[in-house]
Amino acid sequence: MRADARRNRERIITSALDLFAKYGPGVSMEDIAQAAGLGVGTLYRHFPDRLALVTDLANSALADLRDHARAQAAEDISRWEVLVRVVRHCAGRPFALITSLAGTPPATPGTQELVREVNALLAEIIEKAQDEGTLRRDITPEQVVGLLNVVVCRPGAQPDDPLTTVMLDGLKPGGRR
Amino acid sequence: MRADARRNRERIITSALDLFAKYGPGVSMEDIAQAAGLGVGTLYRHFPDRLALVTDLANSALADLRDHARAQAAEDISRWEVLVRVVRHCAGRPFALITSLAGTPPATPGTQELVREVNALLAEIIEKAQDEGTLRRDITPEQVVGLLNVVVCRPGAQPDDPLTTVMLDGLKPGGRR
DNA sequence: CATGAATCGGATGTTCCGCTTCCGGTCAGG
DNA sequence: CCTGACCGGAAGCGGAACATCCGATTCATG
Repeated sequence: MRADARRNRERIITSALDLFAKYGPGVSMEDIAQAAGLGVGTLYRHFPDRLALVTDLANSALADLRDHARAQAAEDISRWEVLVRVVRHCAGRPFALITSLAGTPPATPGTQELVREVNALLAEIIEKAQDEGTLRRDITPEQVVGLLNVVVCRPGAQPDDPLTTVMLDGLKPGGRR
Repeated sequence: MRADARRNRERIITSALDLFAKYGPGVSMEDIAQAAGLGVGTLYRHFPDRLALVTDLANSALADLRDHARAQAAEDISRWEVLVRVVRHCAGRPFALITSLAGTPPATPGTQELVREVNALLAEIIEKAQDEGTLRRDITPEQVVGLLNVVVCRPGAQPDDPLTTVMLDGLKPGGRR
């Protein structure tokens, strides 16, 4: 593959990631191409259609999340700390994209499998955190995952924005009614 | 006005409120009409275009919120309790609609004025809650309002869903780092 | 009950927007 | 210098949603 082609492919991925994270799943192909400083034709040379691009991004992001979660889980730290790190790692990445993709039929088997793996990992971390008493017990792991989704997958989410911080604090156990 | 016309107008408003709250601002006129058990023609008889309907709903909801907030603020309870009641009152109403409308130019002056009033009320409640020590001080009132917007305006929000509860708990002051 | 005016219903017309294609021009690499 | 891979963006295409229009229907009144 020619050098400029490879460079342009990277630009497309970077720009697409950025735009999806900022504005959500509705971003158009034209916008992505323009943000990359390229024409739409070039975009379609690298990804045959929108779904191909989205799937590619989603799979990379999910695999990255899975690996990161596994790595943190292997550390000798509290499960709560694991959860915090994973959440902070996610915010600002295009997960809005992923969940919207994961829910709808056209998700590929590969993507679905990744979603299952990630969900399983998260559930395990959350349950253990509840067991060790660092995460409130009055909500189910599924509810916690749902919560995290809303907060982390919102367009424009940042690792250290107020909502993320407040939500994490609210998840701690405590004398709160 | 004929009795059936009045009844149908009510149905339209009810259905539109419901759909906007559930699915967000993207709901189509056809969907609203169908949910009301009516044809689109009837919908357009009562509201000349989409903006008219949306503006009408937004103004009602904002006025309702303002009045409710004022009423709670007049009670002899902590500002924190006021805030909690206002938040719970909002969740499940079509505020996603309102904020998306308030931000864009085509908002009418009346709507803009209502938004200002509501924001002023909220800011005052939040500041006083911080003063009385029932609301954490490490975030600004504007950030708190932003937070509330995300949580309360999300399609499908419920007054007692986990995210609302967790976020309110996270807003309390405490020994958290 | 009869009448006609108000109201309804939904097929139709229109516009807009985003995806995708296509091909002439350009450029990297040998 | 030459060639084939690569790029750019104008144009084609399709779907979706808004808004209109008019025949059918329903309410209210004498």
